[in-house]
Amino acid sequence: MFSLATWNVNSVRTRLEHLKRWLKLRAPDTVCLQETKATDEEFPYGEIEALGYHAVHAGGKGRNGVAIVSKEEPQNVTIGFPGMDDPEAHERLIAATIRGVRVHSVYIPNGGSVGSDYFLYKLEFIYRLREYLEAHFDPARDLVALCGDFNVAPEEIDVYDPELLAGQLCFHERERTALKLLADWGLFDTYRLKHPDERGAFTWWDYQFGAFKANRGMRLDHIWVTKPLAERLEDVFIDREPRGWKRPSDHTPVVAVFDL
DNA sequence: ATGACTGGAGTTTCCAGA
Repeated sequence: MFSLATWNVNSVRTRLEHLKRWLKLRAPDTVCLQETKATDEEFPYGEIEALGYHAVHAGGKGRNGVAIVSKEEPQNVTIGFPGMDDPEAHERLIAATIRGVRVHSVYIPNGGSVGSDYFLYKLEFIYRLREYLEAHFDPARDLVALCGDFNVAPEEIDVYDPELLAGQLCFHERERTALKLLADWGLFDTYRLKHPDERGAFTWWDYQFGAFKANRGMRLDHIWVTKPLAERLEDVFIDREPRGWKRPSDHTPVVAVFDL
């Protein structure tokens, strides 16, 4: 068995006790982190290694930042889009081979506001992901996992009020269409493979307005995998527990379990 | 009641997040 998780921790230093508690609680084989908001120097390698995990990290000062934390040592680590000149991607994408799976931890840009330059960069980032996947992998053969905060809710059932949120950031038609390019290449949304019609299954809730208590959230965090990996998917669940802890991240972990 | 949250940078207020 191989359990693979993703969690936007919203600052790895502020959330270090939560991360340690959750690693002990669920003992995932591998967890992809986003929004570490730390430089490599600030990243708490020692505390994570003390729990029996390896860690690889790529981040920036006070913003962005991605990591892969794993019981097995990550091999052949790459940061950003290899061969593409995109400095921001160096804080948003890290990949490594673990248990024969090419694991990616990705933090897709938030996009600022719909129609802004930053929104266009968000779309472009997703297009680059597609180009990167095409250039490096065969979706019919390779074990590839794209894990992270996609900052997009793919379908109407992935938001608490699709009419209210239509055209809004993270649920805009252009973002959802861009995500379909990843699915069309050959990635499967593991959560929907196991829970195709479930409503109210969210991974992010606004800190404001009592959103978590009222379950007004969105499913923005995903584990998408190629077919040979999807065929080995045993289970996938959203772990709401850490979102209820004191001073939580606004995101909660997603865990997929594979027969590997 | 017209607000209501959080983290980080770097000053005590701003920006970004989604």
